[in-house]
Amino acid sequence: MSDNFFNKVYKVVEKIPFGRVTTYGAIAKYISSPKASRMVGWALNAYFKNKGFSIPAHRVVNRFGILTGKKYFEGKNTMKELLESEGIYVKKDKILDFNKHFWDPNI
DNA sequence: AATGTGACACAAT
DNA sequence: TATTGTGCCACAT
Repeated sequence: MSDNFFNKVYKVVEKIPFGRVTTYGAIAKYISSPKASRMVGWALNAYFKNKGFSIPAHRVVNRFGILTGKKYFEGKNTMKELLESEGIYVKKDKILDFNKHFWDPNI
């Protein structure tokens, strides 16, 4: 299978444990392209179109714990609701105790 | 091949 | 962590 950038992103996101979150930057770094954080978001968007909610993209936020991608989650459940259902509380599009929920792909 | 683009990150302010 | 500006990379067209 491919070593595509997108594919790597896909695989990492898939591994994010329940109730945990990570950042675009962390993922980018993990796949050896620390500066390609923007692409991570784009990759998710691309897969999103093809596979819908098949990956927990709601567990990926920017490095401040802000739900920058919530606009792409418009549906029955907002990104916020999905996260709160996992015990991650969100206030004004920002994750509370973000570093407590942060998950590093290297682990 | 060149240009546009984006769910970011970082430094400076 | 607000805002603004710049850098950055890989994909789509």
